[in-house]
Amino acid sequence: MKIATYNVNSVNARLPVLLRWLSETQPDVVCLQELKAPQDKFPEKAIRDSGYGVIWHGQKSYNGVAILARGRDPVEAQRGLPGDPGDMHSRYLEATIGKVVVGCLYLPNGNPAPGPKFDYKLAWFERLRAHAAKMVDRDSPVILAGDYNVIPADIDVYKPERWVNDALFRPETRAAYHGLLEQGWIDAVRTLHPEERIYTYWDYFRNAYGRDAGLRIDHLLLNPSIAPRLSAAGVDRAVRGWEQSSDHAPVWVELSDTDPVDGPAQ
DNA sequence: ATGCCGTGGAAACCACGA
Repeated sequence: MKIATYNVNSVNARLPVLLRWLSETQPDVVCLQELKAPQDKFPEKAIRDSGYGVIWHGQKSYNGVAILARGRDPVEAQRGLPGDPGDMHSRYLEATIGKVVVGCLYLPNGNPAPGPKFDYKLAWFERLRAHAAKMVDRDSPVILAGDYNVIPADIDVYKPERWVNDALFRPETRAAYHGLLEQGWIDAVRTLHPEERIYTYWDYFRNAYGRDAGLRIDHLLLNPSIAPRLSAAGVDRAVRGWEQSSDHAPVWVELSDTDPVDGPAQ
């Protein structure tokens, strides 16, 4: 089972790229962020015609998240992150696909920091941690995938010293992310590739992609009950080089169908 | 180092992204 996350930076502007990527890589589940489309402008037909069931949480101009499942309809479990009824941003959607629970998230950017936007980011992070704490110890598989807007460590950024005061890399942000991992979540890509430079985002300008001046900010976190099934993980970085690309590339994990720790008792 | 680009939406610029 392949599960991917992709910040599309406008689902309508990205539709040809999205459909091509879906067709070429055939992920089973996809989390999309930054739809930048109101609820009634989501390209539902095009996505269903490509073989995917879909639920989405749109918003005019900004934000917006969607969950796609190949050949089936995701069953909505949560719309919006609990903890603040006044938060109108469409940044969280959760669904059950078979036995797997998938949370699709678009964590606030938080710049400039310090300031109200950074405060909002940290507050949103706290709500995510509270919600994640209720899911991490489930016996069933849970995946929290999306654009975290977090550079976890020096290895995840082309030039760390330039990002020390940025909301994506500040100590408070990294501490919040590591707090999530301390609950027991596994950063899938980093776990399988502990030493490798892996980026998921390259700026549109300054030839960032050509220079490989990237960031790793899109993550898939697995709860312990599914972590033993993690068999592969990576970034479809070539997609970033396609015409009319998003500034992010898709990130994915492959989960084996059977738990390798199951089997004869030791 | 800088929104230098990209997108949406409301106006022929501005907000926002990371």
